[in-house]
Amino acid sequence: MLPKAYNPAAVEDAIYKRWEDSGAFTPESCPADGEPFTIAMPPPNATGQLHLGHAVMLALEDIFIRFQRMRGKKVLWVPGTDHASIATEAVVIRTIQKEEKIADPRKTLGREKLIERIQKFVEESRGTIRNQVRKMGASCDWSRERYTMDPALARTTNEVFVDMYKRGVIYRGHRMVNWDPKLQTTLSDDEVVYETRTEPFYTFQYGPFQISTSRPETKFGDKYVVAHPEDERYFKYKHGDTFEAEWINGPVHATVIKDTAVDPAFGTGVMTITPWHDAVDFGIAERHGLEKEQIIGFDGKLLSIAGEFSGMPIEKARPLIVEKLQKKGLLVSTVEAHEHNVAISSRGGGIVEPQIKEQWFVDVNKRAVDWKGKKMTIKEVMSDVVHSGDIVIIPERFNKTYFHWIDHLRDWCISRQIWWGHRIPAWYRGSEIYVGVQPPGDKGWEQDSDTLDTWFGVSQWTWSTLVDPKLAADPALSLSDILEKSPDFKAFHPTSVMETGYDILFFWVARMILMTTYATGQIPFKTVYLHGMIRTRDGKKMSKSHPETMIDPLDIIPKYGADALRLSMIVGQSPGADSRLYEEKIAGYRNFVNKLWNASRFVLMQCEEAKVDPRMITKLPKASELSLADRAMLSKLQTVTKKVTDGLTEYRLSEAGDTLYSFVWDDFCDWYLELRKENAPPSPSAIVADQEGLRRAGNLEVLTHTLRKILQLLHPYCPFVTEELWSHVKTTDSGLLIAKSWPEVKKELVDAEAEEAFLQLTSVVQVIRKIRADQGIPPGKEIAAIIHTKKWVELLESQEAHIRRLGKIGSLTFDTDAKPHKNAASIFLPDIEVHVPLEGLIDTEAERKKLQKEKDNLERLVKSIEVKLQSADFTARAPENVIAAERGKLQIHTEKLRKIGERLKALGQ
RNA sequence: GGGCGCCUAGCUCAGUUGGUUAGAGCAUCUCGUUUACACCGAGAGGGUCAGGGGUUCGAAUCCCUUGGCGCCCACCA
Repeated sequence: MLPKAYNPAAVEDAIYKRWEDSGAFTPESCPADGEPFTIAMPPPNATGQLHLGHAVMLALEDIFIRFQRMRGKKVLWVPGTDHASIATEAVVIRTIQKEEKIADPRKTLGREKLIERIQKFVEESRGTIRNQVRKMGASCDWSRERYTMDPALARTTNEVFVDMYKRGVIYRGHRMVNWDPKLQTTLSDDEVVYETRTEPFYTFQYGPFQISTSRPETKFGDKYVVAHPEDERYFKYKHGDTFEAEWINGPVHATVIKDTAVDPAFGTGVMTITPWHDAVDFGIAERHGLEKEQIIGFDGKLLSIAGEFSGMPIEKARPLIVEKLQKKGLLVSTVEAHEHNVAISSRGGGIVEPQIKEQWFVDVNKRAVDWKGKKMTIKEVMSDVVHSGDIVIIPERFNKTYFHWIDHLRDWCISRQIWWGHRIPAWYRGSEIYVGVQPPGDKGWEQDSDTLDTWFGVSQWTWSTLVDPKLAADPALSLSDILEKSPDFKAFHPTSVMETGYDILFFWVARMILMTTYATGQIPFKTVYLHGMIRTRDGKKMSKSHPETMIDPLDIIPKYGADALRLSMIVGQSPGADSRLYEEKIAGYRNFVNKLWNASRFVLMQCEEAKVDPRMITKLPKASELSLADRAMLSKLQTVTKKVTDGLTEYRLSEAGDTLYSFVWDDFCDWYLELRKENAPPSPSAIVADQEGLRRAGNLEVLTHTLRKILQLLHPYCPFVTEELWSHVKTTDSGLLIAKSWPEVKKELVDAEAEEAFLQLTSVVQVIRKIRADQGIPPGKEIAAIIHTKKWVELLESQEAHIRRLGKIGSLTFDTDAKPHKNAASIFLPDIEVHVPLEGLIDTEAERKKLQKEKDNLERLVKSIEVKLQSADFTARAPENVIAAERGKLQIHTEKLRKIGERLKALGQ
């Protein structure tokens, strides 16, 4: 017999092993002719621990995967890890600094040694991550696990780089980049975040002009003053006029420039420019062919142009420069509390300094992609695949965000001054450049010391993981040959759904679309499902600096089970919306899992009591042998199956999960199982069974059948507990639940009358309770009741004990011919009348008013539809289906009207 | 500055083309230990669906508007 409570910690690991050993995770175990269903698992960074972000991703994807697997699709879920260049290198460097007191590990260890150290670290964390993914129950195909630094993936990364270079999509040039002086590398635009800071805002006299700045330290080289060409205040100065101005380190020869980039309403309407350290200024300088000069070094310190300030870090120099200008009488005014945004590196937290640097870029406006028979730019393709509906984003509102991002997309800087990653396949010899997958054969070449942005390589993830590693190892094959010959790529690409957090829509999702359409001519995925961020109970971001707010899945799983964690992150959540998670919520779903456990236990006990082996139950009794309650249960099961199937198919996971939750708890446990407990008159099949000495065996078949279906339907959500219970209730010839097929909706079991009867039974009890409450009858005191009905007699009579128990009724009479009693409280249901012979009547005035209002409404509706149908206007603009729909409505509401009319009549209207 | 989202019971949230009396979980209160489960059962209280206006026979749902909160993007020299 099962223990009284489910103990997930005791069984989960063993169940996972059983799944894995069974081969169920591989597509080879699926029907060979099944339609493919593929997910490329977003690779967790190879830097550490599984967190809630991973947990929610794994839970969602595992639900998609298990559902489709049970539906008979040929399912592939590819797991893997990402080398995460900047993040990983930073972590290892920090560790070495801390533990070995080496101030600059890059300098001390050198490239080779440091990479070795990083590799070792990554190997260890990848092992950790693998185990943690298993803890969540993720049914991914470990035999196909990939890593962004695998030789095959390195090969595709390089191939695409080289191809893009040859077609002019990748170029090398001096451009404005985001320079992180702390990490000593460039960053992409998306890796820069802005923080609002309050800093002083100075206005200085610059020749005849007054200019304002919050960054005086960039002003050393300023020799251009810019005004808007239509600003009347500065009409007397012409474009190209020059003048002498006393400035920080002596006089400068300055030139007036007119450009529309200046906002006349801001400050004094004129500004000096620093083209080397500001993107807007850079643009102005480019337009007018102005000189650009570097002021701040890549180490964040001022260069020799700063004169006496050279070598100083900017924070130190700034007040000194202001002081000097003030002494010279050039400081006009200071606004102390000026709010402005400061660019911060999301990687290292340091202040980002715009710099001009020679880097590698992806040209997003180059007309170089073959797409749908046309030559399109990268931007156009990215836009087209979503506009055309080839890729569907859930929730839809992110379409707009995506398009907006594309509109503002600038060339993507892909080179990083980091050692950990895919080294750029470019070699230099003097002024020569060689770009190729293989190093140049002759001597004297030196490879570019930079590596590629992690996102460049990992944006090929949906297909680089499907490339056959053996083929990729053959240098004689081209990339298109490799793709053409790789069986997995041919069978499983494009993938079906990409599930990830909305926070990496730009970083990754958009770039996968970019890279994959370019390199393979296919979309990477058909559906994008974006989940929201998980927050603390106060709605704050979970952060390591507040450990008390953190929920660690690795603490939760042993305590509450992976199933409870999965449910708590998915049921009641909408895609793309942030959600809050806290222990009570998880405990609630743990209770649900336990409820399911005990319901199963009850079914097993019933079987044992009846000396029936549940595993031998293979089919339902004949329809004629089913009680009304059985029929209602089976019918409801069909409705639920349909709803859950539709919900999962359309990625409405919360709704489907919620449906199952209330079906299991409210209908199956609190109603059907409770009925089972009463001394209900035996159903016809039970009578038969009685003769064979098997009491109440009839219901057992429905009980077992329903439980099995529940386990199947719930399996994607809570795989562990359902698998465990399945082993007790399955038929002897079926295997693991993970490989079981999905329940079909059996139309012959749909029985509206039985379901209606079930509702009536519930209503009868409620009516009796209402009467008790209205009459102020003490809860303990029993009453007498008469039920008057011609319908549902079988059900009500069979459930007499149930009704009596729940309604605290001492004597209950069924009377198909009863007239309303004089001294009785009575309430009418559409087909049942309940009398409780007592003093006085309950007040039905409020209910009567409600019904009257509704009736009026509906009468008006009917009138308005009639008018509409007759009006030429309506028919002229209404296609036939609209009329049909209106007529459909009319019918529905006519039916509704009839019911309301009956109730009104019953109430004495 | 541009865009997006949210405001529903004390708390956390569902609510799919507008349609019976707006739902759930937790919390609170009452009753109940009858042999699946106290990680339980049966109930109760608690909502002008942020405010205002409009469309409609009918609005939490659609439109406009005001307010509050949050996020994203751009960026201020």
